[in-house]
Amino acid sequence: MTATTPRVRGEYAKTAARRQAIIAAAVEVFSSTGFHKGSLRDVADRAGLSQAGLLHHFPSKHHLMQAVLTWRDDQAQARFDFDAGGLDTLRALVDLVEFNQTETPELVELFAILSGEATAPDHPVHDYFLRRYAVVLDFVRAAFAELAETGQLRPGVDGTSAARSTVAVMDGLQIQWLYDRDSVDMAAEVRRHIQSLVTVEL
Amino acid sequence: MTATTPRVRGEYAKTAARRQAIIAAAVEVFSSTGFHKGSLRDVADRAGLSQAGLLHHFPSKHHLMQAVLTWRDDQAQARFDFDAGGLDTLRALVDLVEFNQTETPELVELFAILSGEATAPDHPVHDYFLRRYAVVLDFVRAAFAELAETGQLRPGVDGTSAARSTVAVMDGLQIQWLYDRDSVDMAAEVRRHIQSLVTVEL
DNA sequence: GTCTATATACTGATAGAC
DNA sequence: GTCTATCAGTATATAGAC
Repeated sequence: MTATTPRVRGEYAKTAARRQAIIAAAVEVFSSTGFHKGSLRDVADRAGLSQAGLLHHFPSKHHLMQAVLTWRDDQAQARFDFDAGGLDTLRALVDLVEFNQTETPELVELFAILSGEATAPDHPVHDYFLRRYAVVLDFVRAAFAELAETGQLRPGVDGTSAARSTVAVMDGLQIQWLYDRDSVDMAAEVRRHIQSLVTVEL
Repeated sequence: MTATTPRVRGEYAKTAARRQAIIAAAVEVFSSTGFHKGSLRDVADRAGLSQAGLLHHFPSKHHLMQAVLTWRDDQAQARFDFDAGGLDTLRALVDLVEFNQTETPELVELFAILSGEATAPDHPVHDYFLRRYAVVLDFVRAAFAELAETGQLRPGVDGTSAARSTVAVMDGLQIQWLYDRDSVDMAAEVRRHIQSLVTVEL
């Protein structure tokens, strides 16, 4: 009986629910303090079990952190249409920013803090973010490249550069938003930025 | 005898040098691990004195962190011409990015990590970053506003929005650069971004 | 699967000699 | 001004009962 055994019914349903509750608690803790400062005891308390009990499900703090990131990736992949292509990809990107701001503000916090913390080469999830940025940048770059082929890219705009600045605007705005949530509309700003790079209406 | 007593000669020169060495060591430590994970013992070791000895100069970890930020602000103020005005302000901004990337990469790390960590309202330097972003954003906004008066702003561009996106690009690029230093030219990207907002040659 | 108890290590800060 | 010694707190992780 592995982890791929059906989880909705049977003796593993409770375990799966437990794991999910722990991950949710971990998001709460790590999003407000980062990985280093966040404690397993705090996570365990919020999940309603002891710290040793938590370590039965995730053998180490590092494993828990990885589980959180994997869970979040699965969530994003289910919601976001990565295969839209060209302009629709960029529209979906703006929608994602809007969704994150209104529906999952804790995950915005989590990634804002972790992406900074994990720049240190020996950080437990450094490699995750290294790969993540490579993938995201290449993905956005491909979208701009598609637009270039159909002449929808503003003259003089380079695809790689456009991808870099677009991702940078998204990340930078998250920081500003976390310091002053009422006066920053992340989606609107990202939309404006992308609009300044293309010739067609977003 | 206060801290404003001449430091170059006399019995206070050594103390000032000691404090400076400690601050330099603190930049090293906090820039690679952040405030929470960075330890006073590590800082003390690098500065060549005991942990208790360090606490004679800075009564707490929080005080040391504040001293680092204040020192950095003084440095920046001495180098950066804040009163240039209009287009020259924006040019100085690009120069600053270039300078930081080539001359003070550790401070880029420090601010990238801390600006994320300190989004938590109870972080020791949360208020510092809150105020810092308010000041910087208003400063850049004023520069764009000056350009608007002389018709040097691209039609449809709002000063506040331009300031937000410009600062966001700067912050976001720092993260990307820290993950892949060889393939990101921060100054060039910032210049490109600002150029897309104004009608005159930067 | 969950618990209590604990091992081990490290933290920031203090006390007091010199 | 700097040190050694130490305190009290917290951390992750493990051992073993149930």
